[in-house]
Amino acid sequence: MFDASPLTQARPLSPRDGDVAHLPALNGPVATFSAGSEIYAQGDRAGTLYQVAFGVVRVYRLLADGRRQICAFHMVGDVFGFEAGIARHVFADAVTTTGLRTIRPSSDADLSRELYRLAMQSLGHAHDHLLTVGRNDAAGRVAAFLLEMADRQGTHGEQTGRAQINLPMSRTDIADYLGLTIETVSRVLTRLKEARILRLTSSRELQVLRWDALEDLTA
Amino acid sequence: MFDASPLTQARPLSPRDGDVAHLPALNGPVATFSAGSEIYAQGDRAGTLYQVAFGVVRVYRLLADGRRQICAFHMVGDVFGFEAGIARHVFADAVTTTGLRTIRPSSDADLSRELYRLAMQSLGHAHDHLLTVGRNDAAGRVAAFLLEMADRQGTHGEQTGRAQINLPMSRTDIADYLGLTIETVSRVLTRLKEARILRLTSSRELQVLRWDALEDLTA
DNA sequence: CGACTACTTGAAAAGAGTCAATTCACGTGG
DNA sequence: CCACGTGAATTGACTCTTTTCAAGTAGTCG
Repeated sequence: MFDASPLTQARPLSPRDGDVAHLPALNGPVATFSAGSEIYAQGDRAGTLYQVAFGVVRVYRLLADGRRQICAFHMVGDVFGFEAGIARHVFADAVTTTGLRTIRPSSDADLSRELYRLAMQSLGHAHDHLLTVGRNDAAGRVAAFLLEMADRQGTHGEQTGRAQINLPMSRTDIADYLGLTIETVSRVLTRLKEARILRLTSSRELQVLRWDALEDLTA
Repeated sequence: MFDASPLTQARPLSPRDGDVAHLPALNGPVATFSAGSEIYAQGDRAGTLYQVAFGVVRVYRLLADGRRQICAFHMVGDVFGFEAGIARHVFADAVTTTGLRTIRPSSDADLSRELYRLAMQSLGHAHDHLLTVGRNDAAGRVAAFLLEMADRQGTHGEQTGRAQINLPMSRTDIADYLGLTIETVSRVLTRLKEARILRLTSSRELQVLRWDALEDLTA
């Protein structure tokens, strides 16, 4: 046991828990995907892994009627594309113009260990996200999302001046990530603005005025 | 592409996609856990994996105020305990009296491949479950849960006579798995009974009368 | 038989979704 | 340079689902 209390709430796994700088793919060629273009689809043959060189990727599942659940957004450094079987169970496409390096899992032992660790991080993120979606109300989910984005942009906790968060994705993407509607996401952001917890610089950019208030919402 | 349409809805990964009969742990000693007893806690040192010999295990995360999100139920044959880092991020305990074999990840290449595959199956399940919780209403979630349980008990689709499903876990467990309250779970089951989609044999046992109706609810 | 826990049911309240109407930002063409 | 058109985001009014709170019932174990 590292933790005194079994009730301790763990913060979501920070994406930078995983330093992937030493992955061999870093030297490989970068393929560019324009915003909205498909990287792979459900049903495609699995196997290839990708590392984000720049841009943002969304990984999601679809229901027959078009409802979508985004499982994760992947940003610079992230590795994604892990699958259990021979076929993809999810879709992946570029949110913004995105550069990807491909990784072909080799038999190299160290690399495998590293990839295994990264895959387990994906699992950890999925569990965190499940908690967010399953056990928070709309405000809590949006707050959790903003904290995650801040974490990934390294701006979390910056009390001094620029606590700017950039949202590369649309409200629809955010809603589909959080299991909400775009209207609800929009309303929550407006309420957070009115409560002086956020300042909405533009629709895709905002400042956090009170981190503690955001964290309280995810309680 | 194996699939014609990118909009095809994939059924949740069946747990028996993964035949784990050849895992070496199958010959190891079985440790018994009584109902409700802890297998590991958040913060514990990670590393050990477990395979269920008999019984049921729940893996979950807790919030500070006691809210709980069950990530998965593990049944006979399932392997669980995968973690990204040195410490556990989730709790695991026995739902019923449960027997577990421990697996210590070795350097054995084939075993590692197999474990990697099982870990990725956990990831796949997490994604499926996220879709269920994020994009279905109460009835849809309960239906998805029942279909999952039926799948795991091999009773899915048995039109003939015994389409019996056993629920080893309490309503509270089901609610915490689906992100609902126990009252809502109970009400949905009652409605499904009144709609002659289910027959409630007892509070922990039921028969499915119309599989198609259940599947429609998860649409 | 009585006490405890799990489950069910009901009524009221809160939260999120739906539908519809603007507003806003941005790129195009006159 | 400005008017226009397009798609994204916001806002409002209303509906409906789910939660909450409060009883009540059923099963189980001593």
